[in-house]
Amino acid sequence: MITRIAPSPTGDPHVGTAYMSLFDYIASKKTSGKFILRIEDTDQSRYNPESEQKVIDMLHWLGLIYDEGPDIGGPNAPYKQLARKDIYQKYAQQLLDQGLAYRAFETPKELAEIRLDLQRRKLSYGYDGRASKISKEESDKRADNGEPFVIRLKTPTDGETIVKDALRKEIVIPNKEVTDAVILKADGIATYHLAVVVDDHLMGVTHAIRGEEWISTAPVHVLLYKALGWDEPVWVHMPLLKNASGKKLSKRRDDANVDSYRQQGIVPEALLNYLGTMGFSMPNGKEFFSLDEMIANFSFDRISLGGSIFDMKRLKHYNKHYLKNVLDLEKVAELASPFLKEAGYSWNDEDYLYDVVDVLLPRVDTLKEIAEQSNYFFDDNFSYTEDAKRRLEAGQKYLEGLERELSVLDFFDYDDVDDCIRSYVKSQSVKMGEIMMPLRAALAGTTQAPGVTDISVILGKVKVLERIGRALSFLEAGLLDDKPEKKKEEEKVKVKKEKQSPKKKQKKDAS
RNA sequence: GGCCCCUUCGACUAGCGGUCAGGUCACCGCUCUUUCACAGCGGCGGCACGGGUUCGAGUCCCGUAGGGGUCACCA
Repeated sequence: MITRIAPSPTGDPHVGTAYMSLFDYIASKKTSGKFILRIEDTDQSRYNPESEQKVIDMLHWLGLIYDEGPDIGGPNAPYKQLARKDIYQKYAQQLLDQGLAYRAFETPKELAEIRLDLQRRKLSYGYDGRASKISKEESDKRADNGEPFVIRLKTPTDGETIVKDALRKEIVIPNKEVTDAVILKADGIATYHLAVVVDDHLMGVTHAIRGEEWISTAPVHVLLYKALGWDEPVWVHMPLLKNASGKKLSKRRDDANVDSYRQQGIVPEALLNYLGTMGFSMPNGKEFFSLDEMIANFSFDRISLGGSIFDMKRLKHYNKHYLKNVLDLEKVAELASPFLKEAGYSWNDEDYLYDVVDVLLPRVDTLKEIAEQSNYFFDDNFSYTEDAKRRLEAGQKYLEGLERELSVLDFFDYDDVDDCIRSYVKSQSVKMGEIMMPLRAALAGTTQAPGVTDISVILGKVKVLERIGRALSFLEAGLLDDKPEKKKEEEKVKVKKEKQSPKKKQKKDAS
């Protein structure tokens, strides 16, 4: 099976491209075939050179390695359609010579008028084929005179065209619904329709796997194969990825950018696995599976149509699984490093990083969250949450006691610290939380953090005592003034808000 | 609007004529517990509707409804 992904380089790498690539990849690998990357850059006006590299990077990041492509070449080079311009022209000319295609001389403005008129008459297609009536002589003459023209495929007006789709029953489309599509634009560059057919044929693509949005235009492609006298590939129109409101995932409306998920700390294994559950399922019902398992179990009859909703919560669920259970700690730490560095954190030895990541792992979904939840491991000047302040105030005397007890510890291993804290708790005969929470607040500035003993051991004796000391000095100085600047800011915001909503204020005053 | 595709819990899905319609996410509860998590256990919740075919339909057929896609010298 030879498959291809043929993105148009017009922007950021799309989740839909990743999705299609995944199925192109596994389908080809299942049969030890080939997977080709081809850049569909026939639309010069929308071409974005960076975008091409982004697609390449995305595929490498995902591990969907193609056998042929623009950067690595291959027997069917070139793999960028603009560079194949002449090839398409040759076939367009051939169709013209055979009378299977014709020149059309309408200007864009005229076309718009024609379309409007057809719409008014409630006809569904966008062009009425009027230029096909121009005689060959006249057509040649006008072309020779330098009049701009496009070449359109002559499609039958009666009968029907059948698209044989591997995932559904035969799709029958009445030919009167099929417009005479432009196959060569006035600038001499092929449109997608011609380019995809010619390239797929020349590159030996056996299975045209693409999104369902192509079904409506598939008859044009079928007709083109017929006109050129070539065998069609197997058509495979995959279901579309949808957003929460059930619409096709779009760059404009939705976060469809793979890079954005990467930047949120999603690992490629998780994205791949997640995408693999959309419209596909493993025969054994497994929800977590690798690319190799997917290849081993892939078959078109395991594809379910319908179109699934791309759900960040589910993606995170998969990501969490890969972070916690699949990737080893060193790897996760390595992946998390850039996120931590971006947050401005640094560390002296890797073991420290491993400990931090290890203790944080059960409570994060993404790599970025590791950075977001680890400030107190890297920054001594963290602020206290309101809740933490309350806990500190309530536990001042215990903090003093703890400072005493911990300072005399010779060893600071888990068991030592744990024993120390527990026996102190016992000596005070209060509930554990009464002491643990203030300590947690002192160590982390928040009441929601990993186990106190864990944090203590990771930070080490010196820092633990420093932080208890810091908390105590804040308490002595009066907690509320610990961040005078921040408080001022809050005050400002408050005033601003009140100004913005005089109604609310009035109500308040009235009551 | 025309044409085409699709339709099982809120979401992702299993099911390929006989199932108490199963699993996962989310949500809720319980257990564990120094907080938050993790983990374990439990709960909530579904075959869009109407006709057929059949001894028997989530599964097959037809219709209806709903959703989606597409109607460019974009892909």
